[in-house]
Amino acid sequence: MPELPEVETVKRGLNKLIIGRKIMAVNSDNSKSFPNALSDVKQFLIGSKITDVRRRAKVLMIDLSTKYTLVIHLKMTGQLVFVKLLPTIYNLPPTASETRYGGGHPTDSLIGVLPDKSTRVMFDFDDGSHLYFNDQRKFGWVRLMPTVEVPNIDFMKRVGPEPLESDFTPKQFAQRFKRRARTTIKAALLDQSVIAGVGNIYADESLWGAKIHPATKVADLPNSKFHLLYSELRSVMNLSIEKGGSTNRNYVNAEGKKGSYMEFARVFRREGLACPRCGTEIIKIRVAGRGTHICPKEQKI
DNA sequence: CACTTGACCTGTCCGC
DNA sequence: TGCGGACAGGTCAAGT
Repeated sequence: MPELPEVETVKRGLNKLIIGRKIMAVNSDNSKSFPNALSDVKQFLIGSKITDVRRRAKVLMIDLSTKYTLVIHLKMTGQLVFVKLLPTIYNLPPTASETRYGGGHPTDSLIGVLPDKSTRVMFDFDDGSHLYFNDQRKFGWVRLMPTVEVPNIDFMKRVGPEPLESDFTPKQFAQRFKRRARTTIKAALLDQSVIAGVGNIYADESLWGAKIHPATKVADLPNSKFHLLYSELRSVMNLSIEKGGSTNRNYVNAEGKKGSYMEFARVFRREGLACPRCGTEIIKIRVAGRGTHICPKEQKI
């Protein structure tokens, strides 16, 4: 999925596009993508206005004037796309980066005409514009609940601190890992209760930046490495937000456009290519059950 | 409790 | 060209 930088990009886009719009209709494909019974929740949706769009970890929250909130997790393949006018269908050849990363949509930036077969939930606004929740793999979800109850959902109670907050210190960062001393640093980074928002891309990128082997046990890392990892993680995530996130496969922002961080990635999905620091061939291994990319010369246990 | 593994889905890619 | 298996950016429930 979309990790922290991608969800943050969607949040910023939606804040520009949907604040103040009034919801006139909601439809879903009756999959578990929207588990609320529509008949039960329509009264809190229809006629309400969007008042805010927020993010916590990889979760998006769309606040409504009825004091209800749409809580959304994009998981692996979810998209939230705002469509004002039906897009023109172009037939451009794939760009070089699309070819390199295994293709993508036939158009360079705009996704195809929506709704499509991956569309799970549709919101229609009063001016004829729409918000589509698309999710090929159906892992993601949208649910409606009173705004005051959002902090009480299990995930929100468990999730760790936001790594990009200005008052989040390297010392706090190192402290958070104590509870996962016996596991690998990669598994701990992916654990949302340790630090919020890190996924496979930024775990690999930041571990390369700090020259840490992903299978290193947390207890074996000196404090200096935690400090380095802290600054590398913040730096790759900030860069990615600046580039509009990573489009590896499905991710697009609220306007249906791709992010360009993959052009700046140093190890992620670059197996067989040269390490940007030392030229050694990057390899792909398995750590914490996930595909993991490292420079075998600089990242040793 | 800490930790690991499999399940949830659909689509794509790779090797035979 | 077809087919089976592995794999894909996340999280949770169940197992040890």
